[in-house]
Amino acid sequence: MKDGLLTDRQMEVLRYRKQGLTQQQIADIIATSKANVCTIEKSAMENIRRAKETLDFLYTLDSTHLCNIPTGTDLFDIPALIFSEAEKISIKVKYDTIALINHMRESRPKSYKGRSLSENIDVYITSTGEIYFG
Amino acid sequence: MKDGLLTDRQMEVLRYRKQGLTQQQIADIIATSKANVCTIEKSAMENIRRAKETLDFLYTLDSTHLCNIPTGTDLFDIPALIFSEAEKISIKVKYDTIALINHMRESRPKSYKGRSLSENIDVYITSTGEIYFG
DNA sequence: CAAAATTTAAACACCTTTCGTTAACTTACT
DNA sequence: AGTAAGTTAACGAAAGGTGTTTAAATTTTG
Repeated sequence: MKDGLLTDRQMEVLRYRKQGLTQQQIADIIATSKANVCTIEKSAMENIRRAKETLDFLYTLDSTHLCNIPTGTDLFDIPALIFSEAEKISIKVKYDTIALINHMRESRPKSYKGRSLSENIDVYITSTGEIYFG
Repeated sequence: MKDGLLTDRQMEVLRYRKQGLTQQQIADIIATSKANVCTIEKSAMENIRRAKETLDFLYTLDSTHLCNIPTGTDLFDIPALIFSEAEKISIKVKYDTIALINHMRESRPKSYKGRSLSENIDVYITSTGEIYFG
């Protein structure tokens, strides 16, 4: 059994960064170049991105694709879209309108600007009415 | 940029498994041996475990180690332990007794048998009183 | 029990990741 | 223009992951 995705080096750098140190300061502490600190930090971020994406896949395994919401859609129009699609396949959504908007805001905080969607989003639903944004 | 941790092969096997197929049936479909399907599935599970562990590390980055709960502790004794430790460092826990037990059950479903902890657990807390089990 | 299903171990070829170096480059700010 | 922070590219060496096979062992199920 092995640990998570991050190497000791990567965790070390992330910890120092969390404390607010610059790459140069960290480089001095761990005795290497700032360029190397940069690449270590970057690959740590890449590993974290992949970990998230991996767990997202598990959600879509349990669920079926419900619909796609195109760029530019008004955030407040999304619940109605989802309710209507879910009704077509006879699944009752677990969230009401407001909870759905909150769920959306929390799970995809970077996917909109103001009230407008800034990227395409796929919506998935489980048989129990749980909603995921892919 | 690459996708998640899972290879195409691994996702393929997981999808078929979700449909209830046996390893032999999958082996026939994807034209390989059942032993290979087994290893692929197993390494997929390992990758998922690592993805989870990686994201858990991010939580502990924000938080400080609160206490350790030893094997054998009664589940119902845990909240009192946590409240008492949190009080020592003047942080108000975000959960009440019942919510804490539920939180524990949900985030570490395999860490206890009946009411007894089956392994050591480290408890982490953030400044806002959020609790994580490491 | 016997058959079917699943797991494990060892070994191999191939490919990717990681850490490290050096040097050049972009920002942002004064 | 000068300084500090961060990023990027090219490259090498060491380490680790993946898909396979084969064969043996174990668990589940009828």
